[in-house]
Parts: sequence; C-alpha cells; structure tokens
Amino acid sequence: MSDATSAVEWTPDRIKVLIALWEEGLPTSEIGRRLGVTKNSVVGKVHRLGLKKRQSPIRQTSVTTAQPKKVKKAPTPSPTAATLPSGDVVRLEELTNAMCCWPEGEPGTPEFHFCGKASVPDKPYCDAHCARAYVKVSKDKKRIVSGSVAPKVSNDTEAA
DNA sequence: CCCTGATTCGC
DNA sequence: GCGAATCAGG
Repeated sequence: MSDATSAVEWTPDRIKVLIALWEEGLPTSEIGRRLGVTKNSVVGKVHRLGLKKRQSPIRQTSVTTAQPKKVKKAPTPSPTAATLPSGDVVRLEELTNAMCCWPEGEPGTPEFHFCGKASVPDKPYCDAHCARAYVKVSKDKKRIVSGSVAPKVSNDTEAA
C-alpha cells in the first residue's frame, strides 16, 4: 500500500459503526470518544449522511441519554445463539441480534472486531458493555489517541 | 453549570 | 467532505 495520507478516514466500516451506535442511542460524545473523534465530527458526519436527528435544541421529545425503555414483551433472543466459536473474532457479518455489537479496535482494520458476547435482552450490548455505553459519565476520560491509532477500547469490568 | 444536538464556516 | 467552532435548548 502506498497511500497513507489520511490517518482517520471515514470508511464504510466506520460509517457503519457510526450509524449503528447512533441508531442505538449513544450520545455523540460517546460515539466520537470511541472512534477517536470529537462529537462534532460525529454529528457532522451523521448529519451529512442524512441520518435522522434526535434531540434538536428545540423541544423534540427528550431522549434522556438513551435510557433503555422497558418493553412489555421480552422475546428473549436466546443467548444460546450467541455461541461464538472460540478463538475466532466476531466480525460485523457475524454479528447477531443476541450479540454484543461493541466495536473494538479501529474500524476499518482487520483487527477490528466486536465483543461477540451474549447481549442482554432488549439491549444491543452485553451487561458489561451496556454500562459502558449508557454510562452517565460526563466529562471525563477522554481517551482520544493522537498519531498512532489503537485506542484500547477493550476496557471493561470497571469496579469503583 | 453541564451536556447533547444542530447548524454554519473554514480549511 | 471533514473538522472545528458556534449557537440553541433541555
């Protein structure tokens, strides 16, 4: 490969994840934080992509930071289907409804994979990653890596 | 005061 | 087109 001008390019993979996270209800800050970009970049890209809007400055049904609403019916996506092959990483194509779609690594790279663990009912992520995505944290651990990419996003199991 | 989201301008 | 800055609202 002879080209390596752009460090962070919006590849379909990243855009896919971007939309995925956005659709899931993750705050722009969180998405941008994970991808290593600012919330402005995320929201800008999303806007340009023609995605839907969520919480406009004007009153448009509060979102409450993507709080998982309770559903009356729990289909229970059979976590058994999330039995991923050991030793093999979960790719985007291998993602299932009962799989934790938590992007790890740099989207666009062969190293990029998902958690692949069994996600909790009505939740796109597993118990551990769910807390990471819906964390109410504010300000804080901005882990934006500059220069060399590779934000170890595999940090979970946090215990205060 | 803080955070989230949209919009706009500049590069 | 991407990124950052700015503005608006909750």
